[in-house]
Amino acid sequence: MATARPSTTNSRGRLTRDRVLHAAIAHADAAGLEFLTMRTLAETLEVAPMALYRHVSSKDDLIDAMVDVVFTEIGVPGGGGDWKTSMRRRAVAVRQALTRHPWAVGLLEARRRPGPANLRHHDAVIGRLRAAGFDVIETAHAYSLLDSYIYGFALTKADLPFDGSEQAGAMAGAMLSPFPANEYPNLVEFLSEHVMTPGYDYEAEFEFGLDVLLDALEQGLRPPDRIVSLR
Amino acid sequence: MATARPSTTNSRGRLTRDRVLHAAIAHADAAGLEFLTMRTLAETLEVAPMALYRHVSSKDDLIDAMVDVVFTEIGVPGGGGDWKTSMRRRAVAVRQALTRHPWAVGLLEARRRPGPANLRHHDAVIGRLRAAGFDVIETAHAYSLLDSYIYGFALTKADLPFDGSEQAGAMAGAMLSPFPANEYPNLVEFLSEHVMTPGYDYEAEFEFGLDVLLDALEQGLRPPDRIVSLR
DNA sequence: ACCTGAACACCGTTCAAGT
DNA sequence: ACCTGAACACCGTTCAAGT
Repeated sequence: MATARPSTTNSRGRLTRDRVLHAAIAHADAAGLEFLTMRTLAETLEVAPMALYRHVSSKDDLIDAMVDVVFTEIGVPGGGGDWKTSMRRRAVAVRQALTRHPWAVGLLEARRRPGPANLRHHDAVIGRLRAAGFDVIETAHAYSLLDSYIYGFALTKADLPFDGSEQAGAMAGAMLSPFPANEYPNLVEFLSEHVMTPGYDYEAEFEFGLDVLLDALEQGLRPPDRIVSLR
Repeated sequence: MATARPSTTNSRGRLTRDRVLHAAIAHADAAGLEFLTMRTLAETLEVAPMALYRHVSSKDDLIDAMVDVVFTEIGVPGGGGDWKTSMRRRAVAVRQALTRHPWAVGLLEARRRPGPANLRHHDAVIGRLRAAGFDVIETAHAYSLLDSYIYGFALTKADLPFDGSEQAGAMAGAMLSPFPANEYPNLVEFLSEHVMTPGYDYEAEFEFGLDVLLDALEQGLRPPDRIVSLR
């Protein structure tokens, strides 16, 4: 009682930028970005829509800020270990953040005005590769390859219309039902013999592909890891 | 005069689904998907907005159909040559389609009701890999890896806020200007020594990474190409 | 059969006003 | 200083009507 704000219109005290941001992220996580409107957001915060504009200058600004919160969650790759384990950890961290926040796929790299956490992240990844002996061009190769894979996997995963293999079957059936049977024999075989299999776990594909990439980078680019002392 | 339709309200004769589709794609190509509205589309076709609904049942249905047009453009991988060249050609075809239609990135795999061209494409790619000796699991690995890369590259590329290296410089400057100098030394070095270099061509990165992937698949998975006779 | 116009339930956001 | 309410210029789409 002593610490609670005396009496404001909305239930949880004064509106702050942080409350707006985290309510927006929670809403996008739960309902998807297309259902995040300034009006519904205001409703969940129990304020008038226009109250939000004291803390964000526009919906676009809001989304910019949401994206930077995601980059804050991702953090920067730790300095310990060789570049490969460092890049692997970083890739998994991005993947996990995108699993928590599927709406952020396609937005992390899209914003015209990247926030500080975004820039800090990219700066750290580039720095880590350079410190391991990658020259500028090799860094570009490695970064492009890894990020394309990570974002692309998240994209196809986010778009994948099913979660588990039970739903996969129904979904695949619904997808194919408007078409003549045996029109797409290879697709049907693939879905029935793999995707609809009980043990199927698309998420496991991510780390498989990631290791293929890291191994390929190790072989094709500069082989030896130089000094590893990023403190 | 003889072949022209006598007198309808809009300039180019009767409205057809094809005209709606291609006008929509042209508009999205030129202005971006967020500027494609049923109302502006109707305007360019010189009809009332509601006239469109005779040919598409909703905006979502319109976008579904647009996506399938893109898959029609992509086509199916040709049967000739080994799987590697076949998959390479296919990847480049997808890349080119996404260059022409950047709005389609993130939509190609997203639609709940994939169209016939979409399914035919996937069926053909899976069939090509299976015919080359990939088992179902290896096919899943290869497909996931390649598609993640292709879509991810398109995503980061589409989001890249600059086209050539001249604009890159201005853009990078604008991105970093709100922050203290030397806050992101690695990023600054990377941008100034690589991205802002005259010869810089991010598009070339695509085929570099693609070949890394194809080589890795060749080594890591089933080595020999089996019989190649997909007629 | 094909197209139109008015209307409805939404958006993001501006502006003037409240406390 | 912080929040509200009415209003504006948009959306996609329903419905009844025109020819």
